[in-house]
Amino acid sequence: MTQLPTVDDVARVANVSRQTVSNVLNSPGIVKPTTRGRVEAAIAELGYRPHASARRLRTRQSSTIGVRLDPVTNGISGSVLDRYLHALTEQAAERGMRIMLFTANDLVDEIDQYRTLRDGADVDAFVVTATRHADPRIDWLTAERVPFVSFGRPWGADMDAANHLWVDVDGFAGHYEATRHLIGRGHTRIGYIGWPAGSGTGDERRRGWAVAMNEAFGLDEAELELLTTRTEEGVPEARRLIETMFAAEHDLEALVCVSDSVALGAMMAVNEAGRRSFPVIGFDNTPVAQAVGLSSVEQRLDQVAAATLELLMGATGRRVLPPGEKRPGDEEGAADMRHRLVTPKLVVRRSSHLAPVEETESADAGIAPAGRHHREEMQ
Amino acid sequence: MTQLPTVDDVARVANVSRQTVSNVLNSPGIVKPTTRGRVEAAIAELGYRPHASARRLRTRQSSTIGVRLDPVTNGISGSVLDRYLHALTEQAAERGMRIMLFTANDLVDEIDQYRTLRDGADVDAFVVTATRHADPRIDWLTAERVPFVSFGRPWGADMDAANHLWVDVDGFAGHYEATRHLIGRGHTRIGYIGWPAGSGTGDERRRGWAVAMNEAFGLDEAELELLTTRTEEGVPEARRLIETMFAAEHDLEALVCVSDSVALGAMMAVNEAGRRSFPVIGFDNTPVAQAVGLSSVEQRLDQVAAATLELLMGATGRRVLPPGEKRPGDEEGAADMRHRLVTPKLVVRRSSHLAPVEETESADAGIAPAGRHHREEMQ
DNA sequence: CACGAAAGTTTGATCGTTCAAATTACAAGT
DNA sequence: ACTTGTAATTTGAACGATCAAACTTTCGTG
Repeated sequence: MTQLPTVDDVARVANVSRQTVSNVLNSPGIVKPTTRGRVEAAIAELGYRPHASARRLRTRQSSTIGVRLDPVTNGISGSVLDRYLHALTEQAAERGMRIMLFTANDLVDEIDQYRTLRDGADVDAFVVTATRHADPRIDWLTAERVPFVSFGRPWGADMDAANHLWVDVDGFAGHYEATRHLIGRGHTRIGYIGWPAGSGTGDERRRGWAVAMNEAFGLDEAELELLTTRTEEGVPEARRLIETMFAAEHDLEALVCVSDSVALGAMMAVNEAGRRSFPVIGFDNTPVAQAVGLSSVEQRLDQVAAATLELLMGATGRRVLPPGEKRPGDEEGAADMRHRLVTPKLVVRRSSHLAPVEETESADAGIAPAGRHHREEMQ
Repeated sequence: MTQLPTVDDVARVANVSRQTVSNVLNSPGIVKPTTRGRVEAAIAELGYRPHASARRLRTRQSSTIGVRLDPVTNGISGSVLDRYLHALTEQAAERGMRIMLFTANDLVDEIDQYRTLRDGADVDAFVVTATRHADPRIDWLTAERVPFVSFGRPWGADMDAANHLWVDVDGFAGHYEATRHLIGRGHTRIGYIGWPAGSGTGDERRRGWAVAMNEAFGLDEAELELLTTRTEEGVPEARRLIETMFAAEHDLEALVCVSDSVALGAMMAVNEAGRRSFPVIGFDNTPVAQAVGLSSVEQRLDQVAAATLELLMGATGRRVLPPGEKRPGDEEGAADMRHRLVTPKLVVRRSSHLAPVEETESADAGIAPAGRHHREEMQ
């Protein structure tokens, strides 16, 4: 192996100039078909591949998106970021982009990383996850005009800030659908287990349940509050809670839970209490939910990933758009396309009890990851 | 914001030459301390950061490691790769390296990706996961002399191939310890639920159980086989299996399971059968195991990540070593340092039954991810 | 004090690509 | 044939860093 071929080598073989080769690669439209054919043949013959770093140096673009891995593994719902990452990597590749990972210990450190990656021309844009209220990272990125999208709404006044692009899953719609499903099956006393009030995500999910309950049975907020309990995330916590809940509310018929962890705890407690046919619905459709047959609301992370890239690069673009730019692909007056809410989908399983071994879930076959096969395991 | 500062700008301010600035950055040792101080001051003053792509172009190194995300989400054990990725990203950063992700649809496609990434000088090395028997990727990487490490042994004749670096978790040791633990608690009839024979990983784990049982009770392979059942991965599968198993083997006292999925299935079946105090131990220590209080064998993925980087870059190096090179840090005749087996660790929980709400696991506080807090969830 | 070696610093060239401007080829219109 | 305009192609320069070699300073030694 002597040396990797360069544009010059290709040019020599195809009997054209450097730049023409470059054009064939980057704007094939402006090269005469005959010539293009010759160049493409030469490329194939030599097995030429562009040197990514040289291109980046010249164009000042890295074709890379930076994603920070959260510092803590995320319990039972950890696979959410995992699946998002996967979808993002896959779809980014289709647009010629790559995903680069990094970690940070705290928000200050994270901003420092942003700066290094940006200045080093390592990445063109960032995806920010786990956004907080009044997030300093958002402020920095906005002020520096670094392109970014957050997965998660900025819960606060700045929710509609023109230059903050975000994608999120519509938790409201998810639990609205879940609750409608239960109502449709004839249940009326449907409880809710949520996180402590104040978490935007949690509140929004509960609102889905609340609105559905109100529409169906005209319950007011006070009555709804009686059907609600709140707990920190975690299976054992939820379990204890449900036990006390059962003691108090004897006529409960079903539960909608803010997460699969909580739902799993609930399910175990329900089972323990010997109550059969007691539906429990979670959120996230984690592998555990699938494993134990828990109904859950599936975040469609491929759609979230697609939306992320659309916001960053336009509908079909192959490069990151400068922030605050009018985005091509935004047809006419199409509302402001600065954020996307992805509607999740209820996956129904027989989650009423742990007991019966359930039939294989043929109904789920179409749903993205739920229908996929388990693989043996990384080996 | 006019323009990002370059080495030349720093040089001008510090009143030295380009190259001296470069030296301060890359080999501070050869620069006179006085000068170095001046340069560092200038760097700080201007907020200079090296342009990664320019450096890469010149040095032909990317300081980036490519990792392929598996095409299928991995059920309940999906978090294993996730946690490995995290540890790898973190530790790579400490050595000035980055992690880049990519996906591929099949092995051929994956090799094509390798080629593009390598030729484009996008990555210096690869981490290969989910290795198969007689893996074409390994052959290609070896033939092309591309540095790589596989997470997972090459189960086959080439296990000791000199130029194939690999890291793996010692499944044997894991289930040996698990079984010893059960024996120590007085159990004698300990069953094993494994994967179908032939999967290297699965066979190795079972061997840990088998050896422990043989040492303690002198059982021969025929007798061990009677205590073994095999199933495909998956909770419902395992559950059905255990039910039939109970019918046949009435004196079973405990179970060691090849994975957490299988263990969860077993646990549910056990619970269903109304058997209390029936210990079940899994493998992977997934979040689910923690959530439902299942004992499991924890892969120490931070150690796996550390070993990965050591093989790739030497004990403390900051760049990827050419494959087949004698690796600095290999003290004297220290056996061949071309692979590492990381010993996993048993995490004991009250996994005998689903019933009692367990006390918080203070005992686990020291164990890496098991002791960490759940976070609310990505929002 | 002069000499040579080592330490410290600078200079010119280069990595492989794309940009911007210049050049040539080709077609249509008078 | 001759301009004129557009399409197609080529040329020189630049992106920001490091390498290799040349140069200058410092220091130890006979």
